[in-house]
Amino acid sequence: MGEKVLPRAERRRRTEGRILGAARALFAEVGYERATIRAIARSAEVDPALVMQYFGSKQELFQQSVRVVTALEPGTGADGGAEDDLVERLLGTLGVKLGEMPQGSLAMMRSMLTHPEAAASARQVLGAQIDRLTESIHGEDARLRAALIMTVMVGVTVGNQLLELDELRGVPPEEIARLLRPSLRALTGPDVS
Amino acid sequence: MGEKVLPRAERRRRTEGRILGAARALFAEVGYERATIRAIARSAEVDPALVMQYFGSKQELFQQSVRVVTALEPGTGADGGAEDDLVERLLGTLGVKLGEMPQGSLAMMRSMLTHPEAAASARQVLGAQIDRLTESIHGEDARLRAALIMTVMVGVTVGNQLLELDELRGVPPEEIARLLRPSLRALTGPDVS
DNA sequence: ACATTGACTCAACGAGCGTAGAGCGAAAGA
DNA sequence: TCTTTCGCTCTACGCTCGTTGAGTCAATGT
Repeated sequence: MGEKVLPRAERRRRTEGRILGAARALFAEVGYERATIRAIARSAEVDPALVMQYFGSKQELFQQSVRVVTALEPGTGADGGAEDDLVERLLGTLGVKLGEMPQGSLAMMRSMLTHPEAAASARQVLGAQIDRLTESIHGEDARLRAALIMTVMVGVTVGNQLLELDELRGVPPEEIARLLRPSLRALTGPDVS
Repeated sequence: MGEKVLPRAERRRRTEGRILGAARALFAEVGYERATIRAIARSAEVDPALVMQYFGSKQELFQQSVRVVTALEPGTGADGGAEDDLVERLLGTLGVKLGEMPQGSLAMMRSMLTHPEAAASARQVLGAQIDRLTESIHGEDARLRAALIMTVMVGVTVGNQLLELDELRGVPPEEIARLLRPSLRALTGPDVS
């Protein structure tokens, strides 16, 4: 049958990857507390002890699982300039998020209200985003506006991905983006880069 | 000294109230999982078994703790009409919320991403709000707009009360209301009651 | 061929949890 | 005053959790 005999190193890497994948999925689905090492191990078809051996502790496994894609990345380098607008970039990442959000981010957001470590991560990520946004806004209450913009993004993402509100299920991201655009523009202030 | 001897019924009601208060506070602070019956009992200066005796189970205690003030209430009946505008009512409840949000609501929100029961409550409360909002909007995508408005409110509340973002700490509610006003207006659509 | 490494499992621990039942002692009713 | 009620505590059960250390066995290095 297709069962190849793999070299040790390769086999190890795959097992570790399977564990990390299972961890991310479970953390994202039920949060830190309810995601048990035992359940993660079962999902990865591995002994619970192995999880500890590879990742040290549940806490460290969680940190590894929450290596977040930063979102609102500096763009694709020197692109054609079609995505220069700040609001459009925000709406773009939101469109991506609502469709296929990385499980690491979901894991972080799912636990950010109840797990101190996840809360710290969330504050750090959001803080970094706010910093970047503030530079692009440079108005009167630039920093506060930036913070409010991020809270709006968080709210929409929470409603969609985590609470799964009926009213937002199955709504195409561009539809949401369209309705949200004026609101975000109102927050960025009159002039943006 | 001030130590009065209270009648049985009164004494019982007070103890029950103390337990419920401690439960609300702890649930609001650390969420369902991390708030243990033992800790709640300790905070209420009572034996853990008494909590069970009065409330049946941790789950029921949580449900009792989460008797939510509905927020965005139908107004103070036949008032002077000074608060007729929809957006202003939203901003008003938000102003109240950011200052002194009821612990029951906080408890619900804190756990809504990780505790199924809390999630159900949150969906129900938000759904009811969305229903009411939808009536007041009656435009094209009225329901979707209403849902987005609520996600914005949730986002701001989460950022303020639960994540406690530095950028929003100590900012007077009316300041936030002022910056948020145009955004909400953009979501309600051109005409509102 | 033999020794060694290392991926992986087994069995068990101590701790903390929600919860149950018996019991105590003061207030309430006769 | 005697009996009953009942607010409240004590003790302990059973369970699940994260975590550990010893052990197994096939792949590896010589």
